This record gives sequence, C-alpha cells and structure tokens, in this order.
Amino acid sequence: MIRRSLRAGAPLLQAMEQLKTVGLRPTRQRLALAQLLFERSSRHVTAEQLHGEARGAAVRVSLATVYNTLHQFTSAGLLREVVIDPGRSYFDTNTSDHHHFYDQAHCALSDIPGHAVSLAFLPQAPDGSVVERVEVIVHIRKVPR
Amino acid sequence: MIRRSLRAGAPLLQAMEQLKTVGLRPTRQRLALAQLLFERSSRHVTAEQLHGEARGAAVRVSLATVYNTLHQFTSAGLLREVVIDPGRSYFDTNTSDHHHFYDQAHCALSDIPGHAVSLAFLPQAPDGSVVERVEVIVHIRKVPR
DNA sequence: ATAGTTAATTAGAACCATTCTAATCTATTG
DNA sequence: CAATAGATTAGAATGGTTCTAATTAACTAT
Repeated sequence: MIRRSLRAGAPLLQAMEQLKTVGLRPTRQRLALAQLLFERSSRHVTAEQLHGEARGAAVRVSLATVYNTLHQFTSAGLLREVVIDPGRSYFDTNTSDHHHFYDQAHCALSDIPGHAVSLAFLPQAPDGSVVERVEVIVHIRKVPR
Repeated sequence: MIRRSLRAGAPLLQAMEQLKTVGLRPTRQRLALAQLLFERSSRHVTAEQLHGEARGAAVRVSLATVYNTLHQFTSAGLLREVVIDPGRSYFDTNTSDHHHFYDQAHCALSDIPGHAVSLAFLPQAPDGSVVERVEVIVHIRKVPR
C-alpha cells in the first residue's frame, strides 16, 4: 500500500489537489477509487468494472458512490467520458489530446495519440456555438490473417 | 398517401429494393417506417421518436418492431446508428460520408458534410484489423451572444 | 387459389446500466 | 467537541432496449 502509493504518488497527489480545488472532500472512497484509476497509466473503465476492482482490492464502496465519483472526477477534468457503446459508458483516465480506435465486435477501445491525427479543415460551428473538442473515432474490425 | 409516395417515391422504392436484396419481407410495418424515415431528407431519430411518429400517422406498429426494423435497416446499410448520448441511440438516415456536431447540453445532433473535414494523417490500425470508418464528432456548446 | 412453411409482429415481461431516495455516517469548521 | 454541510449507502425506481412465446402475415410450390 505504501510502496504502491509511492510509485503512483504523483497522479494520486495530483488527484487530491484537484479534488480540493473543486471542493470535493478527500474521502476514503474517493481516494481509493483515485488510486485504482490512476496507478496504472491509461485505462478505459466502466462503473461496474471499477466497482469490481474495488471489491477485489477489499475497498468497501457502493456502486452508487462509484457512479458519483466517476461523474465528479469527470466534471473535475480528471477523467473523460467516452460514449461509444450503446448502453454503457467508459471513463478514460487519459485526459490529454488523443482519439480512439474502437472494435465494436469486441467492445475494445484503444488510444490514438493526438499527434497521429490532424484535421485539415475544421468546419464552421453553428451560429452561437463554440467548439469544445473534436473527437475522432476510428471504427476497426478484426480480420483473419 | 398516394401523393406522398409519389413525392418520396425514389428513396422508398430504393428501400424496398434494398430490403428485398437483404431478404427482408416488405411488410406493412417496414414500408410505413421506411416512408416515415426517408420521405424527409436527413434525420436523426430515436426508436421512441419514430414510434411516436408512427402512432401519430395512424400506423399500428409495436415498439419492438420499431427496434427490430431500425436494426435491420442499419444492417442493410439504409441507416447509420449514432452512439453519442449515453443511454439512447440515434439512427441517421444519411448514410453518405459525413460527420456530426453534437451539443450535449441540448442533445442536438447536426450534420457536417464529409468534404468539410479531411484527416491529414490516418494512424495505423492495430495489427490484424482494418479501418471500417472514421467518425468525427465535433462537440459544441451554445454561448450567449 | 390453397396449404404448408417460414418469417414477422406483438404485448408484456425481463434486463441492465444508471439514477434516485431518504436515512446514516463522516469530514470539516467554529 | 458540537454543529453543519457534505458524502455514502442499500435498495428502489427509471428508462431504453431486448427477449419470449404466441399470433399473424408473407411467401412457395403445388
């Protein structure tokens, strides 16, 4: 536990900082979930998955809290929600500029570095709107080799 | 009814053709739904919406059939499913090359012509996979003017 | 046309991810 | 340490979607 928090100390501390600045109390549950989320580098997790991991790590936390926490972290800019699968949200721990490959048949998400894609021309946003972010999803399909 | 099918005859006939080639019987329900879907040009409808429209047009059809039909039309290439809103699928009658603006706060989808966006560099798909389609979603936000 | 076969439709139940509720607990502040 | 505001919780509720098993409709070959 101590070793682990040393290894992944930076993002965890960063998360606690971020929580404080957003006015979220650093509770046992939020800290444990932050650790699970950020100790590995890039992840795409569902609420159910994270809840399962927490139970596996003997962290007592309800599914409702997992949902609350994922949404709060998303609002705080610690996570990005990826809506790509009808009826299931993924949360991406990578909030930097990047895009996704998606294999629908296998529900498999993987990252595309932001610099690997460049839009040659960004169309005019509708009047009275501003562009918040451009999301590129490359739908792929496994083929027998 | 007759006038309407004359006006929108082409896409409807095309739909019937497509149905036949895919081995779907041109039933009353499928034809009525095809007419509702394709008599206007470009649309983004949910299953519930289409079901409501059918009832409004005195077409007796169950919600289950609406779902079945939307999925069958999608498999047949007559529609494209747009997954963008957690917990609700949109079906797009425009299957030609194009992308979308999405205003999350208002659940508002609008089209971006395919030629308005061009990807300068397409990243390598993971080994054993082929790119099926590239989807660009420009997330926008309304601002007070 | 008609009988037989196969596919489609249906109402309603079931499902499942997510959200809500209202009671309990915990972190913070004075 | 008490008061208060915020967080957590179990379980119920919600809502879009899918499933089930029974009925109905379209096709095929006679």
